[in-house]
Amino acid sequence: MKKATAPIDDAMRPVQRTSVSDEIIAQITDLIERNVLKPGDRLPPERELCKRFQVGRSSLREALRSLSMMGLLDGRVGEGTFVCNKGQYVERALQWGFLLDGKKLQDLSETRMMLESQNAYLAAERATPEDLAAIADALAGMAGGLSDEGRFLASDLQFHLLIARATHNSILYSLLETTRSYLQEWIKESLAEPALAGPRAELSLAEHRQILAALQRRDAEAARQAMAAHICSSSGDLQRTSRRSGSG
Amino acid sequence: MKKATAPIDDAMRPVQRTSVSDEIIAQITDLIERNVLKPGDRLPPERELCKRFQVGRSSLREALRSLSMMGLLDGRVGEGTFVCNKGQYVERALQWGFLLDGKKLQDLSETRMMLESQNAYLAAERATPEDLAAIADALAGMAGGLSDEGRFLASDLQFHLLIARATHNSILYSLLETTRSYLQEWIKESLAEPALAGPRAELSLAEHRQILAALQRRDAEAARQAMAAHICSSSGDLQRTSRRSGSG
DNA sequence: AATAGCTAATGGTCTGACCATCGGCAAATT
DNA sequence: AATTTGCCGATGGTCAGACCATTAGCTATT
Repeated sequence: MKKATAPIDDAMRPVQRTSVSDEIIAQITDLIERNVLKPGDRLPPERELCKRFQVGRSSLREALRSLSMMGLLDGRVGEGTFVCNKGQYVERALQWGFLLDGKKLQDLSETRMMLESQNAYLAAERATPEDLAAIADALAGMAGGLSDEGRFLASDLQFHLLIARATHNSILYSLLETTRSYLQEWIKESLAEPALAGPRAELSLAEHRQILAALQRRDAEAARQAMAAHICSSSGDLQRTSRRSGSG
Repeated sequence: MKKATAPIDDAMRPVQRTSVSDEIIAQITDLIERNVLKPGDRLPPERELCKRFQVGRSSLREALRSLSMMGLLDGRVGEGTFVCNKGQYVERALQWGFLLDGKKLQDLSETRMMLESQNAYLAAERATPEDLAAIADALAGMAGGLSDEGRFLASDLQFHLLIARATHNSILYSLLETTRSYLQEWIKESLAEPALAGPRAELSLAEHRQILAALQRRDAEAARQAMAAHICSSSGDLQRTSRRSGSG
């Protein structure tokens, strides 16, 4: 049983202890938000910031490190520390969701399916002519890389990422990027199947053509379905491959 | 005009430079991911970690600082450094006032819409009887909390999270969890609108009932559409609220 | 004109020291 | 016997100075 020692009790609250680094972080984020520091700007050298803030270099660097981790700053040795174009804190936070669980292939495929088809839908509505041109380029790269596995895969990845970018939704883009990075190894394995490689690549190419066509027609629903069909047939191979190589 | 100096050109790519702190971050993140370090666990003292990692204390501390900033760790003077429950990083983000720009909010809403409707679809197919019972409980909690904003919101959140859990896809669950925690503040604001609160809550309740009914019927497509309709009307209010409070 | 080499600036890392705070223990107090 | 007080070690937080690796820009050489 606790005994009240005086009639103050809830009249006094715990004092606010603010760490030096947090103070620096607050100041710098404030400068960025007030647009005193604009994207691309270069910060003063660390040693000078130390003198200005009247802090040690360790504390300053811990602050800068945290800000870099949030995607607000970018330190380049020999050049300086620069303000990044966009804070990507939200994107990163969402990506950590992937990290903290076992990466089940099926869950990943499912997530990818959802992301890709929705991205295709949105891209059909929002893609700029430049977006479409870039996507067409990637498709051409795939066609030209039928005999070059590396180039084919790179163009394939590019195709999907460009579609994601064409949604102009940075969160969806970064999510797809993350999903793909986890799946890429399996995709490579799948295409490496000798008996499968030729037909698979041809089929994949045809499916990509359909997707691009739907995008160019601005037919969002068709784009979604074409993408879904592609992912479905593609991830079907994935599942088979992974079952055979026993990594699931 | 560039001159090729040898027949290697694109055969060699820039070497990967990895910083000491990043290496430490990767290792510790990996430990947490593999559940070697569980939430609540205490890390060895910094000075001992230095010896184990064979690094200086500055580098180690920069890593720990970054991990704290992400909400994965929490350092307490005189006690030690502890592993946090996941999901706390959002609080830090809100603390620094990020993500306030309207574009991000819109992107997040869009992402949420996709996640929630797809989750509803999958949940209708996969929910166990226990899942459905828990979801029904949450709905009852909402109904019983019409006059208690706190309870209503908590039950609302619970409802959506339970549906996500019923997909039995840990990635989708985790993504929705993070997305929701970011949006929660605005959802609260939206409901706090006096002129809107009553009707909004009633409507929300009705929409939730429809979703649950679809889940119980195992009608995946209906569940998706009910959820989409709910999010749509809900996020419509969100957008209006955020526009009015002028955070763009 | 192009290349190679030098120099200063800068971020990255290490070391050792000191401080403030916290937990736990023992002595002092009631 | 129970509570308070004071002390001590452990620990995170901060600081200062040094050295290293890389980069950009200048200079001298070819």
